[in-house]
Amino acid sequence: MPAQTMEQLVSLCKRRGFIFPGSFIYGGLQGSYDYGPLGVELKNNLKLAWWRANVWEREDMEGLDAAILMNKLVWKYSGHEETFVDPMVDCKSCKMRWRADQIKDRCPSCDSKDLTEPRPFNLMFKTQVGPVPDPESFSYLRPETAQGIFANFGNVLDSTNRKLPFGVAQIGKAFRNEITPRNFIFRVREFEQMEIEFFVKPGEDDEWHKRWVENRINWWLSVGLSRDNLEAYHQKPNELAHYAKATVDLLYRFPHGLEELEGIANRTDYDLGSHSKEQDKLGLRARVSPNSHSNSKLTYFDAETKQHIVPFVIEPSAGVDRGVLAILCEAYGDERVKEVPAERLKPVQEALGTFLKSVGRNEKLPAAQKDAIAQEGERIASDLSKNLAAMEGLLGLPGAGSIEVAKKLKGQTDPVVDEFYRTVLHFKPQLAPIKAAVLPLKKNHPEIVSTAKQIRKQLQSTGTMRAVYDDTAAIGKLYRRQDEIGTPFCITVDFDTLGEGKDAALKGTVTVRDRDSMAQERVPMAELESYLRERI
RNA sequence: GCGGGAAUAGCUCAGUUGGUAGAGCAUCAGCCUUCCAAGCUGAACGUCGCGGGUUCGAGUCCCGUUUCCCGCUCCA
Repeated sequence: MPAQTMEQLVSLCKRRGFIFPGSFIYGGLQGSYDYGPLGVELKNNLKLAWWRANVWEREDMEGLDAAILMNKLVWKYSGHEETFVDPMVDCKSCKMRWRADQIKDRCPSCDSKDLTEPRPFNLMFKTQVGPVPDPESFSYLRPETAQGIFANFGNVLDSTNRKLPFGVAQIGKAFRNEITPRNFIFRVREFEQMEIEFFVKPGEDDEWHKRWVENRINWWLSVGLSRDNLEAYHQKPNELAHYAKATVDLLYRFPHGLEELEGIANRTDYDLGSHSKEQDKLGLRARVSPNSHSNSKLTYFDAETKQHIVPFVIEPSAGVDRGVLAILCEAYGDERVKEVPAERLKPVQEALGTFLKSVGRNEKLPAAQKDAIAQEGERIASDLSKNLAAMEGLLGLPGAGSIEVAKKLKGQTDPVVDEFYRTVLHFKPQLAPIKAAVLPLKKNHPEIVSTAKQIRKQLQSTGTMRAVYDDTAAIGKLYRRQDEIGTPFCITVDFDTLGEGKDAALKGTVTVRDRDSMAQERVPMAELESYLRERI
């Protein structure tokens, strides 16, 4: 069962050191978050998985890490300065875009009144470049990483002798002055992108676009998202960005709704064309603004036809932070570990009954909300012992919080869930921040302790996995702690390991406990490293 | 940016008509403990989001502000 509310995740992330609110000690800063000790591991693992799949394991890809600060002319010719700076309205019928303050309520082009609401587009962070505050010495923090790739198209081509089709991949920070950062790390002002610009011959773009959509869905599945929570949305013509011929959004079912995780756009020859000089000789398909500053033609010489062409671009562009959030949501689970005795269940059952009655009688709630709450409430009641953890989601439904007895229900439920459920993050082992925890069965037995510490040291010294040692609680609690941060394997050193147990044959073996099944297996210490390596 | 709600210990929260700030869990130290959140003893932890006002006195009342949550809006 994935996370039901964002609060659950926010709380876990803060408590265990995945993600903290930014500038916390000064009251925070809207739309900024810091990744903690576990968060940075998780994020790095996700980025590494992406880099591995798209750069190392392909034959048609190069990597790049371009600067965040670029010449401001980049943003002039990319179209960002124009479209990102003023309140704009779009005409829904002829798709022209106008500055809101320059038109009345009619489209000057087609006279239609079917306009969108004015949307502020001053989304770029302006910053001074150089020590002198000259009005001209400014630039922007990049609002997307893509332009760094386009600007380097010629450099990459010249230095690698690539033939079409090929791509350039980049991971990096981007900045947008969002009007309303919201939903934890979903929409923030400083974020990280994993982007590919894949260059193809014109005419082959539709096929490659389709192929990339499939490829990217499969990649998200490979890092643990479930197909049920992932949807591909084909943008309607009137929704397309100014540079795009077609765009498919990959949407994930977050607790706050079905929202974009990645966009895969066919940007045609718009970008390379926009940044080229002598555009009229290039035979561009896209409409671009005249460029009087570029010193380059971003073209490709096609040996077969002996012609210079401007490649089309397929852009799979994913949000790293959104990816981390989706992985966390998907991995989250509250699972029952023991049957709940009837006498512990009864007060909860009664509180739930009272709550549902109170919802039914409530006259302020819209009928749709009442129905949703009643339906989920009955589902939970149908097998209360098993569904206790779903109460959190029930109480998180719109309108549920306004019911007075909701607090009482929560108060009755929480202690029971605490006792009979465990919180687990079912990360793919590849993504887990910590791969193995080495635990002593008894912390006041010097030999068990020293053996455990040694195992940890040895595992970590392989450089292939992050391993930790913990002895600050009893074994059951140590397991729960590791479950909560998604550690796939716990290794326990006990009396048998030392040959002091009942079964002398177990000397030199340790218990390996699996996070998901909670099953235990005896593994000889000598084989431990390879055992783990096969599974992470 | 507009409307609604919230902010007290690391977390979840309690705090009486305004009178010296609390609990459970977590943390740390010690004892105990032979595999799934045991127990005992002790310690640490707060300018009650921030700023102003009313008052002899404000966690509590008033104003402002910031941050978060829920709706509109977003498109990595």
